Amino acid sequence: MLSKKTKYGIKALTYLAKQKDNGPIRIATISENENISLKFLESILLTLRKNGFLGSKKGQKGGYYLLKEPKDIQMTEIMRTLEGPIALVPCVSLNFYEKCEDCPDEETCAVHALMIKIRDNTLDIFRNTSLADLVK
Amino acid sequence: MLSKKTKYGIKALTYLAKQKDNGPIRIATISENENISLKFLESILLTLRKNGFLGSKKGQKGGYYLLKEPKDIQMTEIMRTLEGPIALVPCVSLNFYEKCEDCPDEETCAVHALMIKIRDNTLDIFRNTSLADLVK
DNA sequence: TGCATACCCTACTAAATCGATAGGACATAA
DNA sequence: TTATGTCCTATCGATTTAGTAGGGTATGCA
Repeated sequence: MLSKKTKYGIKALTYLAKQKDNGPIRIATISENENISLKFLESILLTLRKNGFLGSKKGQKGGYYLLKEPKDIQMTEIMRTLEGPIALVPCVSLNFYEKCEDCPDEETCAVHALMIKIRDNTLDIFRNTSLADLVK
Repeated sequence: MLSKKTKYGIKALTYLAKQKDNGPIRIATISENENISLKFLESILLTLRKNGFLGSKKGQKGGYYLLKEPKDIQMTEIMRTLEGPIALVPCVSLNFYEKCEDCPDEETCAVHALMIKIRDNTLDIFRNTSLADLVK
């Protein structure tokens, strides 16, 4: 299950993508339009900024804005930043790999092989979806 | 991310599938062979029995056994029983649907459409994978 | 009959994660 | 200089996770 953090983050990014020619957008504006708790959203936008998705401007007329074109922002990047691993088990994760303690041999693990399939399929979708696709 | 409960449950089921002609298998045997905490495994097998996957026999020579042929047990059933929804958000779940509070209209929600894609792809794999496939 | 074995079942718990909230510091436009 | 934003750390209640404890009950065997 996707965390609210990720869900809200994606919604905020699509909102910013739609408004990308209108200068910085205030957190409060996004919060009101997308029905997201203001302070929670604040922390989400902060991590998106720290990870290179957003720029910000303080003070009056301040707010957040996208640093890249929506079409150049892949869903894989967003997911990994907000949600973490895309894989369902750490032992098949490309970016967050961890060995299973209970598993003596990954090659013969039935779960392992199945989860690689799921991962590759999901990855394929995320790789071929950009923020621009979500706005449509 | 898959819970350990689900992961262990799948491993236990595949173990039982491999041993399906050897009569009831003790929890302890599975626990030792698959490196799963005995008491935790016990509770998992209990829910698998209550949901119609396993039969059991008490006392000496007792243990658990599959009630159906491995080829007739779909991954979708296992996942829904142990993990719950297959979808990443409740608003696209077929069996565990819930409306999003923040979303005025599902049709125009960018996250919604994407998550349906992911769900259908994952579902397709789980539907076309049986316990027998995992044993191979 | 008695006993060891194995599942049955409820309750509890430590730790982690989630979804926020609080509140002050700092920067900027007017 | 002041109102309006973001910045950032700290905290918190609720829920979930991954077990653990411990007694109850049925069964096979000597």
